[in-house]
Amino acid sequence: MASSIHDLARHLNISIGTVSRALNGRADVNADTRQRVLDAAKKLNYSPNQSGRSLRQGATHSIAFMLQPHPGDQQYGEPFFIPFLIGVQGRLAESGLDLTVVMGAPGDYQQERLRRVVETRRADAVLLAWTRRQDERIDYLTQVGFPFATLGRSRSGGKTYPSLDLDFEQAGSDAVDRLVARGHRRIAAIRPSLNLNFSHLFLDGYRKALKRHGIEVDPALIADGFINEAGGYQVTPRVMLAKDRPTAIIFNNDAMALGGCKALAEMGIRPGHDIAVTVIVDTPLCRYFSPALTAFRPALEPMGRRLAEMLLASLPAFAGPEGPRIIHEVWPLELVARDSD
Amino acid sequence: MASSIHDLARHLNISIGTVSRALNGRADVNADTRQRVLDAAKKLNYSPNQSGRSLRQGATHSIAFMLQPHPGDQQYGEPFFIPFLIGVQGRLAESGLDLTVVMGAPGDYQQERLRRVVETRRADAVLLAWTRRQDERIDYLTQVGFPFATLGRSRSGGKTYPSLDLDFEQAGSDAVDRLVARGHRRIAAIRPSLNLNFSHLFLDGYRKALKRHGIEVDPALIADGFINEAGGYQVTPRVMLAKDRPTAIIFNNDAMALGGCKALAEMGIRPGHDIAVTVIVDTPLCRYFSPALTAFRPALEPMGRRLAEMLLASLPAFAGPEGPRIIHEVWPLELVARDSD
DNA sequence: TGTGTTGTCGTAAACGTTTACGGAAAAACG
DNA sequence: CGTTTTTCCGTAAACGTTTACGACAACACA
Repeated sequence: MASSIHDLARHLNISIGTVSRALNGRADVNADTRQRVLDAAKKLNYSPNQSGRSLRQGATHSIAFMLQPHPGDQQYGEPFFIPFLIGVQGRLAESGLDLTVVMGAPGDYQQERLRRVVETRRADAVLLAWTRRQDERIDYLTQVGFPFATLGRSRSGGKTYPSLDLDFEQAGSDAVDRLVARGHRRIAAIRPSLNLNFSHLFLDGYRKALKRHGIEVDPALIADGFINEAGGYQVTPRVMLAKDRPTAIIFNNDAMALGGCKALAEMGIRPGHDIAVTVIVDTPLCRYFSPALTAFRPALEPMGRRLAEMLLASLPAFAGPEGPRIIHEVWPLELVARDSD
Repeated sequence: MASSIHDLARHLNISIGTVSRALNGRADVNADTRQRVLDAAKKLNYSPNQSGRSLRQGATHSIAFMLQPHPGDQQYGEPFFIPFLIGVQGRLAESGLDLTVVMGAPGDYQQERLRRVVETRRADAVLLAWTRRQDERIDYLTQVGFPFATLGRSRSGGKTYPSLDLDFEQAGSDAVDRLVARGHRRIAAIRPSLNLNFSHLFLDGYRKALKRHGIEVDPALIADGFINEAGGYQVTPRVMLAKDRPTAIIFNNDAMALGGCKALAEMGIRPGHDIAVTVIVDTPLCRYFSPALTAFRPALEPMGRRLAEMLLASLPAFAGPEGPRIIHEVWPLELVARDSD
């Protein structure tokens, strides 16, 4: 059915070794025969069998991205990841690598599926997202010595792997600064209840900024919830019922913001009028919500490209002449002022 | 580094053939040695090299899902697909198959990437979504004889592949029925401008229902736009400026509905008060929007399971004793009445 | 005891590549 | 013209599996 390198060789009456060398652009093959091989390959619609290549080379030429569900949640934060993955994919393609995203059912925090990818050697490296403070996936990968890079920082595994993160601390701080400058002093923060690292960073920035402005941090204005619409909906009333009602809310997640605004609407509180609403990671949702939500926007696609780049730079097979490098970067979020604050 | 079947054999002092047979549960191996092999496999943390297996068996044990971007759009309709893919993944795992979703940058309608998956034999079969009326991907796959199944129908390729679709025609019709029953006669329809099959089906249902009620179809009330928030935002004013202003709008997509509601808000028109809004495919967005949007909800995860099931049933290697079967199914959408109409 | 059957296992080929090695011919050099 | 170098190509092994085939022992049966 599909033509193999043997078919090409037979067709051209040369050896398979020569065919392979011609195809792979090696130097020791006559320019003429190389051309004939390439022509024949096109004519016979040849393309190399990945299993064969992988087996021989010990490399699959593909990078796995673990799409990470949260326990009890159907949410994967897709509006966030898709542009990011487009960037990753673009950069990988330039180096002849495929991106395959492996999915799991929610609930197992992916550990099992990660093992499976690693152990059956389905990918040459893996990309992790939504890192936690203590992240067992990172522990596992460093322990078995499997190459990886992360979107987001973690305390696990030391500084032995490339990582790219957004500056959630700065964003949290900037959000507070902006609200304070606009006269707010009662500012609530709503964030995911999971041990996600960015959630901690956000809260750190929030706290520090408040202190800087001489505003005491009121625990009644900080709430955790599921990282989805339901979570925001459920938790927002809690901060609104605080003794001294907040005049502003910062949501650490767009889905939570949507749910939260729903809750506010039911209480007759209008974002942009009766309360200021800021969300930390911008998505199309924020822009088209009414009122449009002021949000902090990441450069997702460039981030994807860059993290892929950084991952490659850490792999001996793809690193430049100076050898593999472990790079860490933290990218800023850009404020997009809209109508909700 | 990673242990191979040879390591196991050496460690147990038996041949690799026996080890392989033991691992694969074949009959002709002593129960005792089988147990020893399994124990050793666990102890040495053995798991088979996929490339080796694939090469020998001519099967990769993985199914590819093409995540299909739209030209000029970063939207993949993810909130829709993720639960669906969870279902697919769950069913495939039961048969020892992996699901890998392959992504492409927007703009090429995936034809190139599809070729790549097929030609390098990275998957045993592929799952297509967002089928078009004439779908070159389907043409290609049928032509080269690569197994696949589709979420959504198409006119391409005949009835030679399994397909599962939602009954968009019925939903379009039901939506109109409901609105007419509530006294509306000027009902607009907003749908994606691409040649997506479900978009045609929806409009068919919409048209037929109107005619059934003796209402003439007004082209000024039908608009196409990009299948994202921007598209809805851009196109909705168009139908609102029709001579005889519509009192209801049916959106064929949740993102378009969001953008459309934004446009309505800017015109001072409130869904649920000044206009009735219905959306055809329900997502969490619809539920948590204010007002909550009346929508038609698909059973995404069961659909995923079922389509995986149907794909497997069509593959000789996985079909039951009666041999491969090509199954077609159309599933209903369930009305979720909320506050927007 | 001879023959057939069954249970268990080893041998070796095969899947489609890549690549180290060596050899023959051509080219370059003295 | 002889020697060395270069250019090009074929040979064969290797990657980790699976599996057809045959071998051998144990056992059953006549």
